[in-house]
Amino acid sequence: MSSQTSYYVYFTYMEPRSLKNKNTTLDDVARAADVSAITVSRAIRKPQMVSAKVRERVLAAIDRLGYVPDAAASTLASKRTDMIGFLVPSLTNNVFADVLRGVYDACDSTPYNVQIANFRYSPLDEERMIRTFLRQKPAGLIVTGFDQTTEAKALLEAADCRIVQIMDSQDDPVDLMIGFSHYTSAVDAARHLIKQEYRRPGFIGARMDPRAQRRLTGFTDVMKEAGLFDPRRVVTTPAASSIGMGTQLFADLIAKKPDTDAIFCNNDDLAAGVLLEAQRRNIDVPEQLGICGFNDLEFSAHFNPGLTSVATPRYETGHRAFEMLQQAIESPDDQLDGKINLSVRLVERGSTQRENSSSFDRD
Amino acid sequence: MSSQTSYYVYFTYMEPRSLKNKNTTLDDVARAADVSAITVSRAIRKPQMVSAKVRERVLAAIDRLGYVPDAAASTLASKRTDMIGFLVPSLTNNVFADVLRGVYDACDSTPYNVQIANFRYSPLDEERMIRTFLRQKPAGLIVTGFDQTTEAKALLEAADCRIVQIMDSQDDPVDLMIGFSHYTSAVDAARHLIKQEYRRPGFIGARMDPRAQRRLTGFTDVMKEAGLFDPRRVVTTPAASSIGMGTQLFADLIAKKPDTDAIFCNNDDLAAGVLLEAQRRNIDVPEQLGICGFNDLEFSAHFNPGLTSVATPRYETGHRAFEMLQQAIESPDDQLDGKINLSVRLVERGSTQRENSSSFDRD
DNA sequence: CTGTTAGCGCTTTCAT
DNA sequence: ATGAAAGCGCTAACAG
Repeated sequence: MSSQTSYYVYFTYMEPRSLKNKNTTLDDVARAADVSAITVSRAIRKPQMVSAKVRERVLAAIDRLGYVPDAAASTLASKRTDMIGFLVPSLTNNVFADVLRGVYDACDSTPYNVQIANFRYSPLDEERMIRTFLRQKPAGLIVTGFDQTTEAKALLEAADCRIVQIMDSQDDPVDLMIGFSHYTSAVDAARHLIKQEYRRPGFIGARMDPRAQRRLTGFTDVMKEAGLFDPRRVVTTPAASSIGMGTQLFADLIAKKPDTDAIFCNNDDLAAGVLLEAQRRNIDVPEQLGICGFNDLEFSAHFNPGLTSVATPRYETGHRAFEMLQQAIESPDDQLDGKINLSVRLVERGSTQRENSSSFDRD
Repeated sequence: MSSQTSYYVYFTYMEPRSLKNKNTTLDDVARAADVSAITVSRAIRKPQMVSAKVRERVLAAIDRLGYVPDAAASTLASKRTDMIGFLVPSLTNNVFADVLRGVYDACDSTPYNVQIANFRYSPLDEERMIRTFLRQKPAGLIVTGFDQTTEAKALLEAADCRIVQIMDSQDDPVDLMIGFSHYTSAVDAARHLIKQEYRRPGFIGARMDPRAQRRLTGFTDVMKEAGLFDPRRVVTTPAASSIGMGTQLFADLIAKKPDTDAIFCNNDDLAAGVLLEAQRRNIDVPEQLGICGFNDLEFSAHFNPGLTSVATPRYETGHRAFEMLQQAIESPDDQLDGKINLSVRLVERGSTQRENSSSFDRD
């Protein structure tokens, strides 16, 4: 016996998954449900236009065949998508995570779909990603700030969709805008330090993007006006912000100017780093050293002492940005306040709350 | 002249932008450059296939007309995109931000394009977003974990693209996998606490997603085995993790079981909250209370004392996930280790480093 | 190196 | 309420 032949040998050859599923199309479903393609299309997109009976049959067929509509074909035919593109410079800090929460919350219960692209503070990547989004014919775009490349700006200007610029403030947005002034924010913080009788204030900043730069300018202007500006008390780095970077920049600053008595930190991560390092060095905060951060992240309230910071309306920005966009898309003829300036709020906490501020003389 | 800063509210009526730009097509460019459409297409996608002279003419025309290729038409015609979809449950904590950095870094210098979708720990949203991605014919998908809805799993199984599941470990991934065991991680942490002679350890956790749940199981199993398990020392909440939530859960735990002498925190945010609250209450860490976190985020090393934590390979996971995906897409026939188990590392710091651990008796 | 032809899978428009 | 026809703008395949 045993003229055994190969047909008992099973090779469990796993075919590449990319060959699976020879694309079920609308036509396949139509045939299976014994209707025309357009009816299937309607059953999906406009159920009320189709009789209950047919709809049911179609839906069953869709299920049975595992049909997944082809977005490209749909977009090509209809010239529209439900996609909102959101360009962020970073996802590593919680700043944009909060904005994003606002966007998502507003997007819930709408037919839109948010897609995020992270350009990591690289204007060139940003430009590329704007291109990528635009090629997809988004319903709208949310972009961060006003500091795109010339090319990118031209793309946005020419774009065939509504655009909202967020997280900064300027006179002539491409289209819509919601944000706040970084300059003014820093002015508030700087004045607060002066009011607390700090007389040798410094500034530390990492990842000095254009908005951070404007904050530095705000700080500098106030200090100059008060005759308290010393450029050697300004320490920045192009590297990314982090708590560790805060301790480092603080060490640098103190090494150069040991008598520095207050620091405006470009963000709360740095401020936290300064606080922790100050504690390690037994420097009394706020008596010997005042610390002010920026953004008022969740953790800032929980340190001992709490970190004074400038609270930025991140969630609100995201939420309202989406709402503006939606309104602009759906009712382009309605009057719409397309330029919104939110206000920031200085949150004073222990890190700048001197017991007896007048006991410290200037120089 | 010198009016102080005051906020103007600008009501500026803007004409709808959606009517701009009556779509320049490949044909328009072709006509302008006096070549055929396919030549324009090639000049863009495969420049070396076109003579320098023609290429130049075409590129000039593209520039002049402000032509933007239509992704939908391209996708429909070629049946492919360069898009990698990445589904994350959250962007609020730095965990996925780190993974994302890895993905982006690996994606640089490839022709691919990463798109993120945040399903905010909602399996239903996740399912919807998987659908959205799939409709776009992505080149590949990166999904978080194994705990999708049945429907979503079926979609992934049937998907016509390569898929890599990350951040967890299991025997039968849909396709590719790279992650680590949450159970084992927690076992390591729990054993460490016992080794440090903590005898009344508790657990706090927020947002108990399936992976967090597995960590709790790991902790529980070890403690039971050591005869140290007390369910009343386990406090969890479905709410989101944060430092503030850490202080709160700690307060709850201590209220119920004041003699708790160590806490395994479900993540570093909670651990930081516990530490700060302990300091506020003048509880000595690590002598009276040991604290162990999870993830080893950047800030954990910088506290005083530093936070003991379980370092998870987030960046590496993202980086290698992308690489696996790319290899699987581009060389589906090559042998490829499609199931990678990364190891975690317990980082012992001051928060569990007792001076003299044996001086503390059990009960 | 460049062009011609024929769709990709869907939706729009116009009938019925 | 359902269907037929005609593309949307691009690229693959095959010439030349």
